[in-house]
Amino acid sequence: MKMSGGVEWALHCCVVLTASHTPVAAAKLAELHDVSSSYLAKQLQSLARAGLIHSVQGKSGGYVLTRAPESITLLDVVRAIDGPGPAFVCTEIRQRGPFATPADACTTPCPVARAMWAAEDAWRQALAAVTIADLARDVDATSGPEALVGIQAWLGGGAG
Amino acid sequence: MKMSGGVEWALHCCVVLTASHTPVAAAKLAELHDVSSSYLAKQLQSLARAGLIHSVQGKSGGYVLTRAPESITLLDVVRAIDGPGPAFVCTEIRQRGPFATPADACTTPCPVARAMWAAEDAWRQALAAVTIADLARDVDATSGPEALVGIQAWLGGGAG
DNA sequence: TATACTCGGACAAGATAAGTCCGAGTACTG
DNA sequence: CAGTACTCGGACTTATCTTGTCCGAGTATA
Repeated sequence: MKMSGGVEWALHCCVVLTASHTPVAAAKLAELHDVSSSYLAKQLQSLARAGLIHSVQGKSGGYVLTRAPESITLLDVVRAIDGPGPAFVCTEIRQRGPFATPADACTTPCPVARAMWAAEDAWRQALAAVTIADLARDVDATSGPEALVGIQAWLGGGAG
Repeated sequence: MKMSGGVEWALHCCVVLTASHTPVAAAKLAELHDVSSSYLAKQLQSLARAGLIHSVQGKSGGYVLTRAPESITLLDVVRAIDGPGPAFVCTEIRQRGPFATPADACTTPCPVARAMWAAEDAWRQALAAVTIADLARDVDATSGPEALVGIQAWLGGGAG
């Protein structure tokens, strides 16, 4: 049970992107967080493929949020990076072995899988209840408003 | 985000163990589910290490549940097999880069991590609300009572 | 029109999980 | 009381996935 480490990067990037309405290059985001720019590019590509951010090519290109931060949930980001599939996969072992349940009796999912998936639904629901805007507001309250302002200036201006 | 496949095996084994008050050998459980006995042994060892099942050595040895099925939750099994650590790991990237948050300002966890961990708590709470006894009852209702009775007889008797 | 900068996908390396094997220990049997 | 056959337990090898890196295609700028 291990989530991709790229989720953390992606979430922080989304929060940073709320502070800029102009495209931000992947290299700049990587420098800001002091992480591998090549690898961060891969995560940003996943976000772009999922339609959460829009890529602008060319000399002054980069990434911009496609929607308002209030309408991007943590679940959206997690699904984009970590994959949409469930963490628990049912291999239907009830249909194997000497006491295999006949296939025609398996109209409903295995009780074990049902319970596991119900827990996952609770997890997804909690993720869907938090938006990037909530996160940005929380960061603002924790680190102080001057932090995001400074970052915003640094993103728009020259190199750090 | 992928859970260890051994969790499914372990849960099914726990349900089966509720039907027998005498030790059941790992090889028998493997044959019942038609899975690799060598690998299933590893999962059972994890359950034993976590104190959920007790190992009986010797000629007629095997595994028995240590507690009543009503007091073993799905969370117990998942933690035993998949590890107790959180799925989301915070690498504190807010303390890195040109705009690093000073360490003395990081008394509370990163807002990103807080949100992710809150969702995981919801997931754990849902898992903790279901017990092995609930699962066994559900299996009973789904596959019919005769299934567990037949398995019980097969476990106590000779080879299948 | 040339250029320099951007993203995009294809390509290795390391880490983790999956699966297998053999040895230590114990209850049954003669 | 000794032998034996069966059990669990941990160490080893292999397969898969995540991580990390690289170079090529495309576009706005000068």
